[in-house]
Amino acid sequence: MKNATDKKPDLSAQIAQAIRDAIVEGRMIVDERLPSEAELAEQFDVSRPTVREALKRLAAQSLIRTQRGAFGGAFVNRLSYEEAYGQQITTSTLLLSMNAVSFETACEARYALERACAPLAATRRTPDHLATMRAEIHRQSQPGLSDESFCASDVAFHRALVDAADNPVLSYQLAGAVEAMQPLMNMITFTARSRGEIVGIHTRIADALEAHQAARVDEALRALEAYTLILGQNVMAERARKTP
Amino acid sequence: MKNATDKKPDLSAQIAQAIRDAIVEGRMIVDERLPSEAELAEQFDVSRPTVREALKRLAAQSLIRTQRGAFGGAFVNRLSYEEAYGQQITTSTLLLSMNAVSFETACEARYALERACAPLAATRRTPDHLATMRAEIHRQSQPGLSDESFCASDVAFHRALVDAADNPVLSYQLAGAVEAMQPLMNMITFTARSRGEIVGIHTRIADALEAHQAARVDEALRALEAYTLILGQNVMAERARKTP
DNA sequence: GACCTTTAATTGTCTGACATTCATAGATCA
DNA sequence: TGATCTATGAATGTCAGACAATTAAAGGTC
Repeated sequence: MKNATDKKPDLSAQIAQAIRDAIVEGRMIVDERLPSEAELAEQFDVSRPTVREALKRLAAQSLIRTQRGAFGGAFVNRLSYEEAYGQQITTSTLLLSMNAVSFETACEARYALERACAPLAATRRTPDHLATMRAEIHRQSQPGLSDESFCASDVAFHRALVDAADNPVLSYQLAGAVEAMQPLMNMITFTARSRGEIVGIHTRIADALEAHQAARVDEALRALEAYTLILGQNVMAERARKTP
Repeated sequence: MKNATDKKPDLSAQIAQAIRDAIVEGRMIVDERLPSEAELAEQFDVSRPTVREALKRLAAQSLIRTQRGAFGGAFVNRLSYEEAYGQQITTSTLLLSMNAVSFETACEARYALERACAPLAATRRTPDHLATMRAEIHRQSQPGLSDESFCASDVAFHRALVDAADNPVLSYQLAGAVEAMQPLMNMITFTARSRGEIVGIHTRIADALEAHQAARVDEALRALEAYTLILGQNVMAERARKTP
């Protein structure tokens, strides 16, 4: 009889897990070179293609990087914030698109997290952050802008807000929440009127940050959440009407 | 001359990216079967091992699952919250351990995010959540508990707090932040006195949630952050003293 | 001393084969 | 008929061996 403990994952998965454990538990340190594929094959008593499949699994998680040529090989990779962002964003985006997460739920999560940054951002924002935000606000006011570009600019604005909190861990966590919303936001058709409304709130946020007034930032974010929610619900209602 | 646009990633990486795009952009839907490895090899004009390496990359990100036997193959996987948690946690943990993130930064991020859940949790907490939290508080009060078990219980308590916000997207995002802190927390030796202090604050949090008082939850979380920070700094100071 | 060439190690890729798994279809038997 | 057993074939999993491409370092040439 087969029970749950009988599970026999692929050899390549087992080997990947063994190496992953070694890395996570600190038995292999950053930039340390793994044995060559041939050596690993011998150690684990499998063929080279199997080892390679294991290494590709790890490479997909940015746990290792490989280098060809003499003195090349696979090295434990220092997971950079950039790489982590990327992973975070694809995972979050797929999670949202595949699990029928409602617009309301995603919106609520995103703005709750963003408000968590507000007090820190109000304290630590630099002129640089403010300049970025003002520039994005200006772009958002251009009349000829496509909906897609408007959304992209919106994301850039909010990333600047998050980055203003000057906490890389927060930025990393928030990247997923903000970017994953984009596909949902892209479904919205922004009228001139709604764009004006959003630009207005963005300006309030930038002003409040400039004045170091955390409470006003919080307030503006709540207004933006409420307004975004209405826009999203209109889209959903429209959709439901078309495909009953 | 080679410039940045000349980059030629591995064939397996290219193929993985092509399939990943198809999934992310919705051209392949959940549970849809990919062509067989032999067919993919023909389509992309590469050998089967190369295709397999690409598929393993995708499997490592939980984007596909494979099934052996007749009518088996690779299928687009519905990314579950469980799988996403797992990825999130390993990535966050590695990010923190590999990038010399200070205790202060990690702590600040974690509690900022957790406070973001507080208002929602205060509104939506169920008796179930409260029961879990009380149970963990009780466990934390046991005298014989090891530091590791105390930490594990601490994590369980905070997960219950996060889950009480009843927003799966928030839970997912927070899982990384809370769990990734554990290796850092594990370095702390909890004295009977500090445990008592923490249990006290946990009790305040549970009480405030029970009374639906968001402001008091927020306040208790701030107290907990301040206290955790002190404990962490003591550890760091001790360490610095030992290895000057 | 600067530049070129060889060399060896290592990853990337291909070919072909065999092992293993498993749903279905067909064969067997009560 | 109906149930059970047994091929069958399609697919993934694994292996072995080979060659191509890349690259750092050693050695040779001017």
